[in-house]
Order: sequence, then structure tokens, then C-alpha cells
Amino acid sequence: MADVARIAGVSHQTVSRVLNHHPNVRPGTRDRVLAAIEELGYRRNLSARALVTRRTNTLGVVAFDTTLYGPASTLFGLEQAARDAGYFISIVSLKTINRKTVGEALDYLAAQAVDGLIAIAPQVEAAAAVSALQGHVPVVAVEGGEADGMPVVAVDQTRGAELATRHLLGLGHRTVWHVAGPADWLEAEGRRRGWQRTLEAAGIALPPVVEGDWSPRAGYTAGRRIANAARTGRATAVFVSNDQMALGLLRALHEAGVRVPQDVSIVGFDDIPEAEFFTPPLTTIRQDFAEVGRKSIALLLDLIETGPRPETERIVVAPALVVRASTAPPATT
Amino acid sequence: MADVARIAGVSHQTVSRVLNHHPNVRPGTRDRVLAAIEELGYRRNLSARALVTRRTNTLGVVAFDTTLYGPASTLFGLEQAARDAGYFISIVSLKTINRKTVGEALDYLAAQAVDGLIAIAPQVEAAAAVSALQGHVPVVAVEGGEADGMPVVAVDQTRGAELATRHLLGLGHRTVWHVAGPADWLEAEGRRRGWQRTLEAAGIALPPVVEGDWSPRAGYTAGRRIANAARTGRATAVFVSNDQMALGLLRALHEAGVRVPQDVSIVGFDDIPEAEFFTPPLTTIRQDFAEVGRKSIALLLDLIETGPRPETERIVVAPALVVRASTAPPATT
DNA sequence: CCGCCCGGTGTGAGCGCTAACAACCCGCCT
DNA sequence: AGGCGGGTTGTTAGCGCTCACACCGGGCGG
Repeated sequence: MADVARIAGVSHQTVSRVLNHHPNVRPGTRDRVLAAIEELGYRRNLSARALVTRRTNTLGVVAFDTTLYGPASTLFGLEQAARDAGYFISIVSLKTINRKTVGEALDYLAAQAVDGLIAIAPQVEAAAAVSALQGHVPVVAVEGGEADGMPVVAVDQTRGAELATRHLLGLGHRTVWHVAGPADWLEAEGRRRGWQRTLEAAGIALPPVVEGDWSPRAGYTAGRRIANAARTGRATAVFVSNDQMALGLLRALHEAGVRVPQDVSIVGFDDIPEAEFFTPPLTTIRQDFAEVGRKSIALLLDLIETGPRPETERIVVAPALVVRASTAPPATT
Repeated sequence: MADVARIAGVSHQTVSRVLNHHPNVRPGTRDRVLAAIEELGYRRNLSARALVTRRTNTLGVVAFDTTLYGPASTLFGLEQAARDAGYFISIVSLKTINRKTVGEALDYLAAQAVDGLIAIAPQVEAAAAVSALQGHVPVVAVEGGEADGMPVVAVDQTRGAELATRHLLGLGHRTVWHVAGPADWLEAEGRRRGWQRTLEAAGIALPPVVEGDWSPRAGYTAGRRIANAARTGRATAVFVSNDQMALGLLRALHEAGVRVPQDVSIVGFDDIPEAEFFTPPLTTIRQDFAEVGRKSIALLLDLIETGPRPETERIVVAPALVVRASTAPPATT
């Protein structure tokens, strides 16, 4: 910086002012400084800057299994939005999620002195661990619970489940079965609730819930059970809590000779890129992960700038129904 | 740090020594310092440290479409390995890859003064853009080309393709068709070469190559073409360059009434979690992405520690054939 | 018995930047 | 004409840390 100042014939402070877009610099001076910067290929040292401003311009992200389509997409959106806003992102990706691992992750990010934190904390326990940070550093939860007074950005899971269930009822199905995600996942819970609420509103008794762990294998296991129910005509429509499980379910039904959608209709959740090419193409609920990422960053930056809000912020992103070939009116109609 | 020093009754320099595991500190002194650190909940300021050491302890990663299973898994492995080694990771995830976007990404990471760089640069052009950095900062390419004298960690794509093609020939198929990835992707090129080499070694004429863009849709399009060839008995086996395209292919064949594996055998590449639950379960080539991540970090850290190597390093990870239900001997045998 | 060496510790400087303040120039008002 | 205010620039003082070096004391060899 001293070199730049010398070449431009100004003081290092003026260089600093140019770099920080300070208004009170004469245009001619600014140009000379910029030229000198260009000439030297100068880059300011962000460590030194962070040292004095006490801002690292880095946002921490705690995520879980970024190999899955959902978290990976959210992360992608997060990263784009942060970069656009001039922030860096530091990610900790967890294999297993519990109070201990989340605690370690937060420690690691704290060591980095991040300016703010985004927690993709879709599990009850993780959400609790993160909310302990409240007040220390700005935090935004993605897909988190409604509790704890933590600002949250999330897709409206309940609404998505309603969309799915209504679609099936609208086709004439008497009832809708449900293959749920793990009970300690907030998203699984929201989807189960939306399904339940819709059936109850229609005065329909709830079929048993089959619980899975999001994996195709779990869907397959659930599928064998549902194939039995389908053969006796008890099950003609299923709302599956994610597309991967729907894939396993499709496979189990195929093996059992149950036709989709003629015998059983299926709706998934997520709209992974593969869903369109399942056999048959899957009707599902699309989540706009990129939008979630953008809104999360926007909220976090706002929190960093203006300090915490008196009321708890909750931003909701709307899901959308994508109708493909895995749903049809029941055969008996 | 001054506070810690005061409480422990030592100088700030001794505190620094304890923090850096300097050997010449008396155990009693060390304990006092550690106790003081504990008491105050002290955390050292990494910006200040970076300012004087000129090391940020941060590694940059340039990746492409981290939404895909392969890159996402590699990233996950990278992140784990870096964290274990005490490094932070800064990721730039690109939507489109070309000289300009890669250049911007590298700029962004340079601004952060990363200690080293990992480039997931599976495209010819990207690899070229990255190799321009050579010498400036340590760089390791993941899945990069063999050119440019850049250290590379990669899965042996050619070997994987050989495994797939041999498997099909071993089952008695006269020839093997190939649905390739985009020509400018190094992985697509490696797989195509492995397939070609194997057929040539067996003295078999090459069927036409169908080129796709990795998407299920491209596989679907390719599948319609191959369905025609299958009906006339010209195609009985296909090696598809990734699992997503294989899914689309499966779907197209299903629609055309071509049975898999009775009429046509299919082998994919990647072993995505869904592959096991395709209809039918897909025979494919598994890549150990986590291992690639670990080896990349290990190599990069070594480069950072000991400086550049005289000879070009190339670390290869072996792929594995996973046999499932999408392959069988040809009907005519 | 002296001096040297080495383990353990303290002192001072400075990494590159920004914040606060001082200094200057200029036009304009009194 | 003198002074005042605002725009523009320079000067100084750290931010919290590590490095280089000085220092101190005790064991050991000459």
C-alpha cells in the first residue's frame, strides 16, 4: 500500500480511502491511485483489514450431509448469494448430527471469528444446539424449527404436503398413505403434519404412517408393505416424504407387480433432477433451494448490519406441485 | 492475550509459545497459561496471526456444479480432510465454466490470500485457466488432465471404462455401445478412451458414439436412438458415461418396450445412491470420491510445506465395478 | 573457578491496515 | 480584509500477534 501511495504521489491513507469508496476523494486523485494499483497489481491484505475493523467478512455455515440434493442445492444458493454480497463462506459439513458434533462445528467457526452464522439444522437436536449461540453472534437457521426465537428461513413444508395430499384426493382417492422421514427431522415432521391436517379436514381417518430414513432403501422397505395394502385395495395413493424414498417405493411396487399409476398413485417431495425420469416420471413437490439460500443470506446480512430484531423473523418460501405421470385417478372410480 | 499473560504471570510471548506448541516451555508454566486461557475463554485472533505469519490457513476450492453427486461428494471429502488438518476451506462454486468465470473465481480466492488451491477442473478449458496459476500459489487439480505439469489427483476413468466394457464383453456381448459425456470434459474423454481401447484390443469395430451432457434428459434422447438399434439386434449392450444418463436411457428403453437386461444390458458410471434402486438396479462403476478428497488435501499440504516437486505428481484412485441387475448375457447366446 | 552453552523467558519491533484527528486550501460571508 | 466552514489530504496511533533478539541462570568442561 505504501508503494501504491508513493507511485500515486499521495499518502497511504488516501489509498485506503479509494479502496473503501470514501466519498471525499477528488476524482483526479482517485484515478491516479487506481492507476497505481493497476500498475503494481496491488491487492490489499484482508487479514490486516480484519485485524483493525474486527470484521472478517466471512460467514459460517453448518450443514448436514451436503451429499444429498437438498442441502447441496441450498449450499449452492448460499454460496452464490454470499459471494454477490462480498462475503466469504466457511462451511462445516457434518456426517452425524448431535449436540456434540454441532458444538464442535460452532467452535471451529468461532475460532475463525465469522461475522455471522447460517445453520442448516433440520433436526430437533441440532436446532437446539445452535440456538444456544443466540445473542453471541448473528444466526439464521435454515429449515429450522419455529421455537427458540431464532430467525428462520424455510420452505413451507406443511403447505407442500397439503398440495400433495389435496392433489391425490382431488383425483378421487379415498385416502392417502404416507411414508414419512425420520421423526426427529423438522422437515419430516412438517410434511407429516400437512398430510395429516389435510386428511382430517376432509374427514378421512388416517392410515398408518410408515417411517423411513430418507434413503431409497427405506422407501423400498416401505414399498413392500404398501404393495400388500395395495393388493387388497386399501392403498391407492401414497405421499412419500422425499423423492429418493419414492424411487425405492416405485421399485418395490414394480417387483410386486403393482402398477403405478394405474393401481397406486405416488407423490414425492424435492423434485430432484432424476425425478422426471423415474419409471414412471414422478409427480412431486418442488422446493426452491436457491431462493432459500438467497433469502437466508439477505436476512443474515441485515441482522449483522442492524442488530437483532425485537420480533422473531420467519421467512417462508412457497413450494410448488409438479404433476407428472405417477399420479392418476383410482382404478375403481 | 495480554490479559492471559497477566493472569498466568508470564509475558505475552510465553502465551504465544504455549499456543504454538513451542518445545521450550516449562510444563508448570504451560499449565498456568492453559489455566488462564481456560478461565478467560480466550481465543487467539487469527487475523493478527495471519498478518504476521503471512499464512491464512485457508485453502481455496474451485468447483463446478456442486449440486451433482460427484462434485458434492468430492467437496465433502475435501472439507473433512482439510478440517482434520487444521485448515479452513473457502469454496467457489461455478454455474458455468469457462476461462472468464474460472478466472474470476481464482481472483476471488487470491483476494483471500489462500495458502493453496484445489481446482475441481474437469473441463479442458478450466484446466487451462487453472494451470496459469502454476508457480504463484500451490495448486492441485482434481480430475484434471494430464497436461500442463500440474499435480493431479483423479479416479482412473479409463480403467473404470475398461472394467465396464470388459464386463459386458465377458457376458458374451458381441459389441458395446457407448453414451459419452460432453467432449470437453476430461472424465468423459477418459471413459470414452477406455471403452474404445477395450473394444479395439478385442478386435471389435466401434459402434457410433452417442454424446450427451450428463443429464437424465440426454440419456433419454440417447435411449430412443439405442432402442431402435436394439430392435434390429445391433445393440445388446451399452456403457453409459454416468448414472443419471443411464436413468434416462432406462426410461427410454422401457417406453420403447425394450427389456433390460434381457434385450439390452446397461452399465453406468458413478454409483450414485439411487442407482441400486433403478428399474432394474444398475450395474455401474463406483468412484471413491471421499478418497479423492483426502488424497488431494494431503498432496496440497505437502506441496505447501515442501514446495513444488521437480516431477509432476499424479495420484490415481482405482474405481470398482458394482454388478447389479441391469446386465446379463445376450438373449441370442 | 571461570566461562560457555543452552533451556526458559522477556522485550521491542513491525506485519498492513483503518480510525481519529490535524492541517491545509479554497470560496464565501460579514 | 479577516475569518469561517467544508472538502481534501496527511499524520499518528494502534489492532493482536509472531519474530528476532536480549537476558538470565544453572550445569558442565577446561
